[in-house]
Order: sequence, then structure tokens, then C-alpha cells
Amino acid sequence: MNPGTDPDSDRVRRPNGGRSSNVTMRDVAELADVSIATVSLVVNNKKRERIGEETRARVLEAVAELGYRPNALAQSLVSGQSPFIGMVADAIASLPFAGQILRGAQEEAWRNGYVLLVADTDHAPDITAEAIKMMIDHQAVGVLFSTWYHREVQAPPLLASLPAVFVNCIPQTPEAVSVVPDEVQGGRLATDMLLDRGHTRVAFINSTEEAPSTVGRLAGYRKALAARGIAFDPDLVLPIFPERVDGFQEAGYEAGNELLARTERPTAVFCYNDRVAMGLYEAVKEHGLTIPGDMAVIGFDDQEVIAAHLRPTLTTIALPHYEIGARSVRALLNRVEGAERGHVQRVDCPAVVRTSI
Amino acid sequence: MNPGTDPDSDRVRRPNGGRSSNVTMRDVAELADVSIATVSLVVNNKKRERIGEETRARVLEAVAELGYRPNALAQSLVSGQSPFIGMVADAIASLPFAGQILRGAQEEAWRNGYVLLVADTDHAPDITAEAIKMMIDHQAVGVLFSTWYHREVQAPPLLASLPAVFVNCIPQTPEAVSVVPDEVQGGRLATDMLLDRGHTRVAFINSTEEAPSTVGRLAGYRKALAARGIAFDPDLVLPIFPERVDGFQEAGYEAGNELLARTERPTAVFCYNDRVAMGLYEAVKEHGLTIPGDMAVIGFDDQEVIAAHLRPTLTTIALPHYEIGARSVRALLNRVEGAERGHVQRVDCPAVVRTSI
DNA sequence: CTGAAAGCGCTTACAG
DNA sequence: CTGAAAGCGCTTACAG
Repeated sequence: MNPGTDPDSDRVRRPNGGRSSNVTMRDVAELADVSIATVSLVVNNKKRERIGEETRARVLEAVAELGYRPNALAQSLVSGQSPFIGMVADAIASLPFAGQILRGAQEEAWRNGYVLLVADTDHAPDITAEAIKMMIDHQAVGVLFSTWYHREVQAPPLLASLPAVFVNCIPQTPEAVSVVPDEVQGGRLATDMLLDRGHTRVAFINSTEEAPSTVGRLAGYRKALAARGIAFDPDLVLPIFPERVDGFQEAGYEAGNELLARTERPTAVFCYNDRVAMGLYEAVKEHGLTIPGDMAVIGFDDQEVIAAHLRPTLTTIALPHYEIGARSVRALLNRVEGAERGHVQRVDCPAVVRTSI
Repeated sequence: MNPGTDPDSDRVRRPNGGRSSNVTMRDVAELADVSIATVSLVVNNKKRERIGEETRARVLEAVAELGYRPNALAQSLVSGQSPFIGMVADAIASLPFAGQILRGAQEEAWRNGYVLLVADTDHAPDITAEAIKMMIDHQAVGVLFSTWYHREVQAPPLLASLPAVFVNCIPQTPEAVSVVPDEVQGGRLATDMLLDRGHTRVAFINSTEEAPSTVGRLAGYRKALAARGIAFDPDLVLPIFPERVDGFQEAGYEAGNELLARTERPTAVFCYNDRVAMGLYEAVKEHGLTIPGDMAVIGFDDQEVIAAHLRPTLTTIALPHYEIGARSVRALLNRVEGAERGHVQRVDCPAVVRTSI
């Protein structure tokens, strides 16, 4: 701390904007009276054996006194290793879902020494392109391209220029790697749970968009039936058109009414999602019937606001968003390392048992 | 493109990990046969007048041919200006709300040439600290500290070391700058809308936590009454304890039953939030009454899944999350510039009219 | 009109 | 055991 010999004034201090945080390795070196190379070594705890105990202590003391923290940007520059993983999502804002993916991705990224650079594109192609460019410019090792609901997508052309993994979506490109929920398994699980409780006439209110969720869940429903030797009855699957009636709840309500008007009513119904179930509840109640007594119902998605607070609370199948997020960064990192060839990874959807079945 | 004179092999190419993207300014310079300084000038479109047309064209061509993009990290290093704004949120995952804040913040950040570094802490103090450190290490110009519901917070100590703005929350520190929703205005608006429709006995089902939302909305409710010369009747505000009954819906249901059992029923009710309204709907229906005929109801939050799809659809007051996010980065940037002294900025909550009043 | 040089904050062989 | 030097990919005075 020899202030007398410290040629502090000779040094050009912060000729840059001045916006930079402050104390650099050079400051530490001067205070500890060692070279910056030495500071680097002790700060990074490298080649421990080569640094004298006394010196190391002096450096550490200086670091503490100045509150020094290495500039991560400079470190990246020299190491050539970016600390960033990009994540471009079409709608973090719309649903809690995307947030869970983000969380899973973030934690797995941190665990591996990476940091997430996120962008919400709101489906705008130009924003998507801008976001990807931004990520490339910041040297992201790769990007997670994520959608808030499971679907097929057109991969943005820019994505070809760096490692990418598709999260909750599947592009046409065969070499792509995707991580998505296992819709078939989920549909089967939902149906099995109803069947397990002795129901044999199980209806399925399914949506009509051509999507992995609609076809997958239906396939799962049929598998469950087949496994028990129950014949598939087309009359028991009710198609809904949420876009025509302004929402899933509305569609579920109508489908429910149709179901309840039948002479031979199903005793249980598997709903395409919790919103549909919410509408169905409404119909059942208007008919003076009770759930699950007169009709058992199971949903899909585990959308907390609805599922946990309907009367009765809704048993449902959860979408494994957190896990999908986490696995996506693992897949991306593998891909960066050169491992991980194109394929889609399906993650199990767990049941959340409440009181509607 | 003189390959003969290009001493390519003399240059040490990418002695780093090899992870780095690829083409550098040096590559462009060689291809265009100019110095890297020149490349820099044309790429950044600086000192235009000083670059010959012919040269500029040659450089641009090389840039295009190689697909060169500047390394943003290196640029930051030399300019001393970070492109990052940190955003630490306690729960992006839980609700759609936080996502809207993120979106608003992101767009405003991009507009100003910044990029968001986001971290979801799930309320864990150690993760919060780690996140802030990470942001400091990456030279973020400042951080947005955001909570998913409006409340008072204890500012993390680390936040003292760089410019910060509190988003959707208010710390005790007086010099802090906060951006929050205007609860009083919102409460008043909700009540006014009911009053405007001729109701005079307007109940308010309010939550009991000591929070800006509960006290603010109540204040707004009273103001609206006072402005019309309607005496405040304490019996008309029903306290609920959502944590005791496992949810707002459940609490709203119970409060609804209590209200409906009264001999002199209110004709309209302002609910603390949409979830409470959802529970109230249930109670009203069980009593064989209709909304808004027998009872008008207005909510708060505009939680899409609920508000837009209840039967009848719910009129409610929206939380201006997007705007809060956008204003927060404006405030942060001002703070970085040295302007913006400590204060709290309240953003108006707009009404979303549907069919329940 | 253009290039050489210094420098941003670091790390890593290479000497000694 | 420790320091000087080169270099990461850029930008910006300063010469010419």
C-alpha cells in the first residue's frame, strides 16, 4: 500500500466513457505490488502451486480492499468462450408456461457457467431476426428457439448459422434437435387414470387444430382404451373449435352441453386442456349435476389459476415446462460440443391429482 | 482477393478454444486490402467523408462476402459502454404478469441500444445475489429489480453498487426510484364505473395483507364514494384471508356467500382481483342469481384466462405491466445519466370493459 | 484519404 | 516463484 511509490497519476485512468464500473486487475496489481499476471493467477485460482503464500495473501487482500471483480466481457474476449446462451421465445408474456421454460433453462445454464440472453419476439419475424442477430453479435454459443405451446414451426433462416435447439416445437429440418412434451404419454396417462377408477365410457373433448397436442393426446387416449380392450367409440370424442366461439372455456361449455344432452352419458371426460374443463364444469353445474359424482373430469396443462381453484379442484396432466427448459440447454451444450445429432426428445407429462376424478 | 500475397498461414488463427464464431475485422481487412482501421470506419459508418468511395465499396463487398459481423463484446470492451441492462425478477415463471413487464422492458431497452440480461430468482436471496453479481461482472449499466406483484421490498444490499430501479415494488430506501401501478387510481376507477351505472350500494371484497394494493384500492374506493357524496359504510367492505382458505377464488366464494345471505344485498361488488371475482361468480350462481342483473361485478388485474372467459365475461381493471416495464428502463437510463432522483412513478391502470357490469 | 499504434481488461505461454 | 510480452477483436486519436 506504498502510496509514495505508486505512480498513480501517470496512469491514464478510464479514458473511455467513464461508464465502466471501476477497479481493474491493474489496480489490484499495483496495490498488491505484483504483476497483473500474478493477480490473474490468484484470482482464477490457477497454478496454485506456483504462487507464494505470502504473495497470494497480499493479492487477495488487495482484491477485497478494492472490491475487485473481473470483467466478464474481457474474459470472454480472450478465452474465446462466450458465456451466453440465447433464448428467443415467441411469447414469454402470454402465459405462465413460457416462464417455466425460462426458469428451467436458466438454472441449467447457470449450472454450466452460462448466462441467458433472452428475447421475447411476440411472433414478429423481424424481431426474431433481430434477436438472433443480437445473440450472434454477442457471441452466444447457441440459441434456444422456444414457443409457448407445442407446435410445428418454420425455423428462422438465421438459426442455421449457429447451434440451436427447438424448445416446445419441431421444425421441418430433419437435423434439428427438439425438446417437447410427450403428448401421447400424457393423453394415455389421463385416460388411464379415468379407466383405473372404473370408468368405461370415457369421452374426450379434443381440439381440432392440426397440432402435436391434438393428435398426440388422441393417440394416447386410444392406446389406453386399447390396452384395456375397450373399443374406440368415435362418438365419444367431441371436436371443438375454440377460435369460432372465442375461447376454450366457451368451447368446453358447449361440448359439455352436448354431452349432457345425450341419453347415454359418459361417466368421465378427458378435456383437451384445463380451460376446456373450466367450461365443462359450468355446463355440468347448470345441469344440476356434480363432479366427480355424476361425471369425473380430468384436464391437461395444469394451469394453476384454473386447475387448483375450480370447484372441485381439477385433476390434470402437467406440461413439464421446467424440465423441457433444462433439457434444452443440456441438448444445446451437447450440440455445441459436437455431440447430439438431430432428433426430438420427448419429456414425460406427470399427473397432478386433485379432486375432480 | 490476392491469395498469392496473402500471408494467411503466418497469422495465428484462433488460438482460442475454437468456439469463437469466426470471421473478424482482420479477415475483412485482408480481403479488401485495407487496414483494420479502415474497415472499422466503414463498418461503423464513421467519418464518412474521409473514406474513398472506391475503398468503401471494396470493404463492404468483403464484409458481405465473408458475412462479417462485429464482435459486440470487443466493442463494449473498448468503448467502455456496456450493452446490458440487468433484470432480476422474483418470479417470471409464476404468472403472465412478469412476462409483460419483461416485454415492455425489452422493447424499450432495444429501442435504446441495450439488451436485457434476465434472471428469475424464485425469491431465493442467494440466487438474487448471484444474479446481481453476474450482471455486475458483465458490466450491466444498471439493474431492474422486479417483483410480480406490487409490494414493499427489502433492497438487496448488492444493488447499492450500481444504478437500479425497482419495478412493481417499493424499497424502504428513500433515494430509490420505483415504477409501480397506481392502485388508488385503479380502485377509484373500478368504483366509479359501478357508480356510473347507478349503483349506490357497492361492496368491496378486499384482501387483508398489508400491501400497496389492498390499501391503495381501498383508498380509491373511498375516494369514489366521497366524490359522489355517498357515505362510506364499513359493513360493505369485506375482508378476506386467502391464505387461510387456500386461495383467492375460495375466499371470494365465501365472501360472496356472506354477502348474499344479507337481507339488504349490495347491487354491485368490486373485487380485489379477478380470482376473487371468479369465486364470487360461483356463489352468485349457486344462489340462482345472475350477473350483472342481480349483481354487477368488477375485478382487478385483467388476468386473461379468467376475466375474458368467465360467464359472463368479467369487466376489470388492468395492471399496466407492459408500460411499467418500459418506463422502468427509461427511468434506469435516466438514472445512469445522472438525472432521475429518487421517487416513485405511478402508472395508470386502465379499465377493460366486458359484460359483468 | 489511409495506416500504424496504443489501448480496453484480461489470460497464457515463455523466460528467468 | 514471478514478471514481460503477445494477443483476443475492436476503436480512436495521431501521423502522413
